[in-house]
Amino acid sequence: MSKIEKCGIDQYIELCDIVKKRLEQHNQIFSVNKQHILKILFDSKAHLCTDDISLVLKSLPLSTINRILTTFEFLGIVECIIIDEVKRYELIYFKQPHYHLYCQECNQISEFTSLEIHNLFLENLEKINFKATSFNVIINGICSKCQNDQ
Amino acid sequence: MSKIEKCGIDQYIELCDIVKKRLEQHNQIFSVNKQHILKILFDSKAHLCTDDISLVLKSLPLSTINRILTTFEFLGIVECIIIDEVKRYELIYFKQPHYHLYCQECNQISEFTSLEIHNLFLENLEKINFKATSFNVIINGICSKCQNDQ
DNA sequence: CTATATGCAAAAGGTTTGCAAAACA
DNA sequence: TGTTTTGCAAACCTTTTGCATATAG
Repeated sequence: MSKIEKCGIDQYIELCDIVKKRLEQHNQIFSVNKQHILKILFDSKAHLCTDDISLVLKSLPLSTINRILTTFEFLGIVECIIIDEVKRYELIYFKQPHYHLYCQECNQISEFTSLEIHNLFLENLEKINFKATSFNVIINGICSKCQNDQ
Repeated sequence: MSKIEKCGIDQYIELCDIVKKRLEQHNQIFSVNKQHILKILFDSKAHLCTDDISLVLKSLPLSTINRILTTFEFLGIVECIIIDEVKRYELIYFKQPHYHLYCQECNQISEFTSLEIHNLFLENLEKINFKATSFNVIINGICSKCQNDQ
């Protein structure tokens, strides 16, 4: 059963398993706070900043949220992108390479994937022998909805 | 005579002219400090952070450097990208759409252009009716040189 | 019981701001 | 000479850190 076929609760259980193993490899504990943050990231499937998480876990100090997100990033569980000056985190698992669209009007972040673009990037990088570890693409502009509202 | 054919001093004079006009449209003065910063950006043709500029203009306070860079960004003279947590500025003029390569080993930033990739992006954005104003692409990884050094 | 995680408060780091003096046209 | 810019210092804001306590296994 491949990643793609799984969904919902199955995917979440698999994710917890991976995260727990990865933490243990670094003598770290899958504490309740880490579990909560992972669940929030998983459920939202969005690009959350520290404040977004703080809104849900009101009693958890920002310092702890930051510590956990830094740990997750170090362990390759989340990726950090900075959009409009704000650090945002998204889960890496179950994700294809993708490109972020940031609407400067409504501040919504959407994304799209294109295997064609990705392959072209890989071709170009291979030519110059650059070994890529992560792609960070943000396209700023105005979304379809906001164009119509004007 | 097109932009592309110009070089060196001609290009710089043209740039000053554009910047001066744009400043005046907003009741702003092309002061010596602004001229200095523009020259540094033009000469380096790189992605400079506040500290880089401060190294050259040692006596200019960071607050002034930041104020000028913010003005330049507002006027569409420079573009800001955040690489490795640091804000970096580059001149927009005489630039094609391009993609940044950040080597996590030597911290060098290089770039490449690909009209093919750019057109594919435009095609995809047109489909979903997203009006793009700027592209911000950072590919993290290890450059050719650093791979050989290992 | 030992090791790791956490809460709190303080520190740090970078950017922004208010204001009086200087530079500009 | 009126307006914009600048230097300085203080304010700000977000992230990080140290340490004593709580929690996990």
